Amino acid sequence: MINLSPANGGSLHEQIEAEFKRLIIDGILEENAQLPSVRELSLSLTVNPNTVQRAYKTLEADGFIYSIKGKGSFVSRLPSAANIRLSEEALSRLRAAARELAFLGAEKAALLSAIDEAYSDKEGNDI
Amino acid sequence: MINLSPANGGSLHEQIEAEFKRLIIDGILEENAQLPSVRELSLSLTVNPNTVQRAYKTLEADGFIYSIKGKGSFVSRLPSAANIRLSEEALSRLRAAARELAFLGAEKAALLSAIDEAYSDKEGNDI
Amino acid sequence: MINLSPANGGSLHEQIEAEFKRLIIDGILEENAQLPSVRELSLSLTVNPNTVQRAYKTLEADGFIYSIKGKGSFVSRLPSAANIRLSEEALSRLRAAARELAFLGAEKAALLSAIDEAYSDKEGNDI
Amino acid sequence: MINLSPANGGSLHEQIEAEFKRLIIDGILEENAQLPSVRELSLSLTVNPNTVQRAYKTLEADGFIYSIKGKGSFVSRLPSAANIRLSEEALSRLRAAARELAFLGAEKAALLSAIDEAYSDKEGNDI
DNA sequence: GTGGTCTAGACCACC
DNA sequence: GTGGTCTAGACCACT
Repeated sequence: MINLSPANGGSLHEQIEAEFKRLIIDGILEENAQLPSVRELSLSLTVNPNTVQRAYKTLEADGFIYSIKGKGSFVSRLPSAANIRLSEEALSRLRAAARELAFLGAEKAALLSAIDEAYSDKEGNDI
Repeated sequence: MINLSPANGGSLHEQIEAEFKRLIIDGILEENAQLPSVRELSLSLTVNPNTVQRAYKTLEADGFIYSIKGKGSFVSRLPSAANIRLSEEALSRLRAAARELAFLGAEKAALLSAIDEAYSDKEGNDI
Repeated sequence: MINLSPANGGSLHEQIEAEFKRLIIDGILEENAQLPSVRELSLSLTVNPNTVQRAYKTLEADGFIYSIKGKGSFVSRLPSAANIRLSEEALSRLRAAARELAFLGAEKAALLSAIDEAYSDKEGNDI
Repeated sequence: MINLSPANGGSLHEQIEAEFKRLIIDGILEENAQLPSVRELSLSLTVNPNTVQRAYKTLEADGFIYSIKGKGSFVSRLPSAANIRLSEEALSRLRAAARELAFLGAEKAALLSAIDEAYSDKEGNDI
């Protein structure tokens, strides 16, 4: 379900976090779905349990999952109102990337199709 | 001209690099404009000269500036043809931001206008 | 494994970089093989850790190795697709050497056999 | 006759040296032809006279030119017997570049045509 | 213990 | 004075 690779860049906990974000955003993990336990995932990824724990903590802080002691971690109902900050950050990142691409001479169509892609993926999963 | 703050995220040399990238992309620093000397900038930012040097080296490797021993560092002629790695990195960042925004419920029109803005700014600077 | 000598020309970090490039290109260091740690190598070469680190960083930027914090540095899967800059630099070096040899009266056959050799070595390593 | 540009890489005296090597190798400057005087060239390149002087010194040491006090600098008869060392160095550089290109996946034909080019240029100038 | 960042201070090459 | 390299030594993040 999750792939870790040095080529993806970033530390292990960042990659785990990004992978779950992706799975949730793409609708593969639905609302209230249970995530693998820390111990289980750490074994299957051959990674230190602390590393998984840290990723789960960050996902919880960002509102993507919630944890119940003794039961496990689950996908939150999303998008939640708490994500305005995240939206602004993401839009700012998008603007910076767009300006850089414009500067480097990339074709505008490439950016537009990237955005179309992001939104059509979403549509598809919503149905 | 340049502001460093832990809030911006990233290490010092990354922040310096990002700031100059921005100044060059936005056309504030024009072709062949001279950058502050390593020592000068390190003093004004109260940062070690090596930290500034490292940022300049990266900018040079990425084709944004060129350095001449004994003379100084200057803005390159741009766009630096065929910097495929940089373009791919930027496009990948844009895709990630777009998917996140789509998930968080942002309106597609907002993203499209951000891109229009980036490209119309570019036109403006070209004139 | 690695020899530094002022006779080789270039700065220390360039020599370290060139030596590892050679070891990787010649297939002596295979994919995912672990390089000596920064500290270890710096001790055995009686060189500052920063100097080794710089060489490793450049090798990573050029796609020859990848580094994982807390684990070590390893040989990348190769050839690193589409490193156009490196290829152009190498081709330009080859052209310069060929022109100089032509001028100095070297026999063309000698150059051709050098190239045959380079490509037959490659076949050998692929098997 | 000579172009200096930061894009060529290397320090100024190295560029001047490389340019004259090229002019001599390509037969544009023939045997015993007189080079511009140090002062004259330093003015036309808007470069410090010491920089030109240094390039001429290196060219003389490598056997490409000879200087007569009070008269000027002139192209040597070439290739001279003293250039065996240079040939070996050049062949070694060519081998290294070829192996790197083979490793990076460049097509062998590209290298062969680069060599053909170097030798056909020479033929042409000899006629 | 590993890689990554930063400071402090020195020396060199170049102009 | 400018960029480039190197040493020495410290601290942090990650595993």
